[in-house]
Amino acid sequence: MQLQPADLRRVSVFREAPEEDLRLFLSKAILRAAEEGEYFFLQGDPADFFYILVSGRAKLTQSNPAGQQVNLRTINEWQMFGAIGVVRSGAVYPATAQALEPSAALAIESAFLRDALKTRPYLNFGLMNLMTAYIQEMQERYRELATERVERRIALTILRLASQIGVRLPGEDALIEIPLSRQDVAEASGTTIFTVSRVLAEWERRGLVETGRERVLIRNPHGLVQIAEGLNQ
Amino acid sequence: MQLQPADLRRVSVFREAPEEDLRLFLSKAILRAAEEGEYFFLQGDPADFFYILVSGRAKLTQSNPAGQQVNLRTINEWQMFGAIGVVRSGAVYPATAQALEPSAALAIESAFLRDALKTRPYLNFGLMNLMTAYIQEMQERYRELATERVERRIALTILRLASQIGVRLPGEDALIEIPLSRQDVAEASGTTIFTVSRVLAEWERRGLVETGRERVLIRNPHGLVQIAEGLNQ
DNA sequence: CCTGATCATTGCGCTGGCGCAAAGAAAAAA
DNA sequence: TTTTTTCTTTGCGCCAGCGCAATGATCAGG
Repeated sequence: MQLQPADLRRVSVFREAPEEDLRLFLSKAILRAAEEGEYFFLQGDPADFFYILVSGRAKLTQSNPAGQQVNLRTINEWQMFGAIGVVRSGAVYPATAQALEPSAALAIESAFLRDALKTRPYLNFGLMNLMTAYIQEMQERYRELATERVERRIALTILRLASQIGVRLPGEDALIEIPLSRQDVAEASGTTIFTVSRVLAEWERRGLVETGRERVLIRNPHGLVQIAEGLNQ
Repeated sequence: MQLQPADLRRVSVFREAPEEDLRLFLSKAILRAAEEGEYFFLQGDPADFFYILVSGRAKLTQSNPAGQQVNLRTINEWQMFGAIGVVRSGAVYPATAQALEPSAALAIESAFLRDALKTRPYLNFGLMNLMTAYIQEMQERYRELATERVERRIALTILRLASQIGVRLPGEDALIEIPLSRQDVAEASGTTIFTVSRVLAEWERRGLVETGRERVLIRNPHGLVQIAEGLNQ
């Protein structure tokens, strides 16, 4: 893959960057590949680099001392991740980034972006926008986890994942495919693979989704939205 | 209360601000008082102002369509809150801010800080630091809610609240008082007042805390930490 | 001091959803 | 192809914690 500076414009933070800045960043970037299951970084590592996913998909997870995981977010192409070290020098990653499929990411030293921020206001704004959006998503998910029942949480999770990493299949209907295992969905909705499996089976019986190994296909998004909003009972 | 510009230095974002900036911000600020239970703003209101709590305590809550609440954070003196509109013009507050006791806050137009950011790099850094810290806290709490049992979650919540809004009592031991109702603790730890009540009663039997109406007193912080870390069994 | 309001406690029953275990299905490796 | 590995499903039992309801404690106001 040969990256052009203008490709970086697909990263929200760099959308309005002048060409020369893009060149500069690209010149400082190292391309790192990761096979499925490999890690870009681990929770607790020094956060000396931030990353931009250029191909594939990844997930950000956090573990408790006992090793149980939760899925904080899924990362799609041209999304930035691991940027904690940009703001706080000497920080460690609070989460682990793992490739969901063969992926590649640009790694740039956090300190470099930190310095660049001082002279480039547009970067500040872009970064804050990212953070703000993420804060809002986390607040919502926190509320959902605290107040909603599993079925609804799974519906909300599936819909969120569909919008973030879903692939719209070519064809008549609004079919959205999500390439995630039951385990991934469970970690993203705060439940167990057993419960996810049971709920998906029930939805399949009702014609809302089609399921397969490491795959969920949404046949009836509207029906899922109804469950997510609790309009079904 | 007569506020001096230098008082604003107690706000983390303004710590390194020059005196003239502080004067400017103070001149743009409106002091708003709120009795216990009153609101500074409601979830869904246009986020045209951001706030700085100058006295009292407040909480940020989010409700789902059914009206169930979760406590996102508690706000102490000299903390900034409701700053979402600074980054995104036209945004609405994603949460409700309610006074826990008679309180007062400075309200400043979001657009004013947004403009100030363009020419004052130190503000950008301060704001991003705040956001980063908050993101990390939310991620942790999300994981806790997803993976930990109630008793542990309540212990983690109590300890967190103690550090955020606890008052260290003058006296021999490490007594920390937290002026919160069972309802508040329940909303902050994602459970019900019944469960909080039962758990606190059990801790009181074990001599870890003393409880009263709208009050929790930590007698043995170390014991609570043990529960929070799961070292007790 | 009384009254009403608010907040907290506790007994009790119940169930959502967890988690084991075993079997099945699909993919990957040999 | 067969074998191995990985992922998924499903039956079953169980219990943590929810939520009602009734009672008790504490506070504010007159």
